[in-house]
Amino acid sequence: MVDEYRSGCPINQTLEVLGDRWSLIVIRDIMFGNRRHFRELLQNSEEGIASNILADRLKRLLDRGLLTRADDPSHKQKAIYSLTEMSISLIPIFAEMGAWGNRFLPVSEELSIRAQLLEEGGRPLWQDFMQELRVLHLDAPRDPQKPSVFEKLQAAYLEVVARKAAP
Amino acid sequence: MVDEYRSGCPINQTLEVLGDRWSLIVIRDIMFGNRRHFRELLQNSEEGIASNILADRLKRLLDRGLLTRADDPSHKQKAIYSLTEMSISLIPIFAEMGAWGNRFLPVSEELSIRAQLLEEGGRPLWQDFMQELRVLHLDAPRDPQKPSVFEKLQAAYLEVVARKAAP
DNA sequence: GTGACCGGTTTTATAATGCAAGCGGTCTGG
DNA sequence: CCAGACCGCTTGCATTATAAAACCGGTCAC
Repeated sequence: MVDEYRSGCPINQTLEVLGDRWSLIVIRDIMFGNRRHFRELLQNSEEGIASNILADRLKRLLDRGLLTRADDPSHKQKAIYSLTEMSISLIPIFAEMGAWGNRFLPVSEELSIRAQLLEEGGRPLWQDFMQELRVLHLDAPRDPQKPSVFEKLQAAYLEVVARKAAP
Repeated sequence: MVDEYRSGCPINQTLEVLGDRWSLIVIRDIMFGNRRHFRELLQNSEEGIASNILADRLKRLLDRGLLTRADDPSHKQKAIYSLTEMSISLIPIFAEMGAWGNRFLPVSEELSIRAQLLEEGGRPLWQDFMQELRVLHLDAPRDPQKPSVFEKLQAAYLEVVARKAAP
């Protein structure tokens, strides 16, 4: 492989792969929002990504092995995007970024509750969540005993939303 | 404070502050390379940052509270850049990014040894290093008992460089 | 068959990045 | 006292990335 990076530093290379304003947002929505189709990612986007940017980022992430794309058997025009081991392994980075943002930036309550739970749960919870993502995205066998971390995070989020919507 | 972020999500806000190709590189060089002056950051840059980009990033990081700037008493034109608690708290993110890059990207041995030590040392080592950075950058009182993490990382790096330079 | 939906592309405008040269002041060595 | 290196930037210009909006041909449910 040709060395196409500015340097051999792992921080730098990670930044060259993920260091822009949208790549991690796309992965976050697939990961925590379970959005698997182009339109889902486009229309439910909290930050309002443009369709050409989304198309470009999906292409780049496919190229670099952070996503895979498959045809949806239920609809000839639909594509399903899935995480790979490489992107599932970003969970610790997401967790630490979430914790840092929660501490130093003016985040909103409903969008920070999941980050807070991830921080409190620590590495054991991250491992559970990663295993769950492998089931969802890589067809890994499922352990029926384990309660779903995804559902736990989702429930906590919806609970805050409901509470804030109430008079 | 006016809400100038695309959304209230902590991941998104962290990305809006640090999600470009240079901001974290600058902080990394101050943090792990102990480069405190403009020229040091410019000329020793592994990735070859341009002077206008460096000037712009330093300004942005000052604005956002990730760096402070002070006059160097030894030279009227020199400025000393220092980390803040906000940027020192990025250590876990750096550690996780380093670990991820080490695992999935074609990093070089000499530039990944520090990331490897940080990963192996885990959170206790991160805490020690953060305390050390507070001494260096925030004038926190020093514990003379503790061996220096900074020196340990630096020594490991230089050892790999020396070994690779030998015939 | 029609209207909503599918994953995108095209067009055009603006902003970020990158490179090279330069700037006025300061400090060092002789 | 003066030449030359050094100081933190700035400027000008070319290239590249991002963004908003409109649009596209095919597909699906009713």
